[in-house]
Amino acid sequence: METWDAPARVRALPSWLVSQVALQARNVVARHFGAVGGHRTQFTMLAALAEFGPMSQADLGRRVGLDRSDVAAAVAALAADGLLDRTPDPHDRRRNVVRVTTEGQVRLAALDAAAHAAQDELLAGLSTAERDQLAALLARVAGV
Amino acid sequence: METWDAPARVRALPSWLVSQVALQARNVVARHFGAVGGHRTQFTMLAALAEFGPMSQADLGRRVGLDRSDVAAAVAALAADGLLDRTPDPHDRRRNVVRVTTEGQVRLAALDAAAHAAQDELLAGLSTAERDQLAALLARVAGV
DNA sequence: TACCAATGTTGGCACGACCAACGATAACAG
DNA sequence: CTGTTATCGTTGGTCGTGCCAACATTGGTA
Repeated sequence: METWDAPARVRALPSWLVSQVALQARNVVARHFGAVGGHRTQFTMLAALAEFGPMSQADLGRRVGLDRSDVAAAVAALAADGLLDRTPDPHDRRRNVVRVTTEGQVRLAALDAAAHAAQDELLAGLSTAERDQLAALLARVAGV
Repeated sequence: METWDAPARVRALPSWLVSQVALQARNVVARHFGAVGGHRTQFTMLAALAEFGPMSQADLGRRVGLDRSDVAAAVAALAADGLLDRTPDPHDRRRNVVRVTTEGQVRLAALDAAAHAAQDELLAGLSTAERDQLAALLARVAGV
């Protein structure tokens, strides 16, 4: 599976480079998460709930940058696995209040470890200082 | 459309940051390319053919990192628009030799300009030195 | 009250990456 | 030369992800 050199005009584009790296990241992260039986969205959602406490699905979506519809599906799957708890909000009956269960916290810890392992594999060619540089630059471009 | 802070555990992951930036890049580039009537794959393929000369579809796919099937579809579309020329290889009748037409070169120039404009918009918050740093780091991670 | 906004949910669309299979052709081993 | 393997272009499909539309329900507000 020998890969050749891309054209110089393409190789020089940050947008192309970042897409290539994102693709690699997608695969590496998916592999590490799959090893512990999970997905990217699961991790981000569980992390948000663990850090900010219970919230509605809409708020959860805004936190992690997911559409309401995708949140609904993911929450349903996670609730079916007992990783989080979804109950109607008594103060606002439009909303569901979502909270992490104990099992969910266990899964989150596993996903967190997998995520860090994935970063190590993805950034294997970079020193610690360079990884920090890259993360800082990306964060600025991302507006985070 | 107020966006909130993502969880710290997620925000600290380079894989997440790079995906966010890649998403932004996708949208910005698509908008700029759409303004001149083109797509990302068109640009990469035309650039490869312009830089390395005529080649088979399979070679083209290896150059730009596209599957043979996707190359076939993209080449058909570009040939229909007269941007490239696809003829059977007399030396190897399995292959199609693909070459850029004059119209294709014009389109490539327009796409090139659009691509650079997109980079400027995407990396507006970074200095020239920082853009070079980012590109260099991404290139090392991408293995290019 | 009447109107507008937000929520959860279902269903769908678009795009990109990827894979499987096929017929045709080439390259190679015996 | 013959049989096997490999490559090519092509069609068709799968999967993940981001996004939008619509709907009924509920809350907030003029």
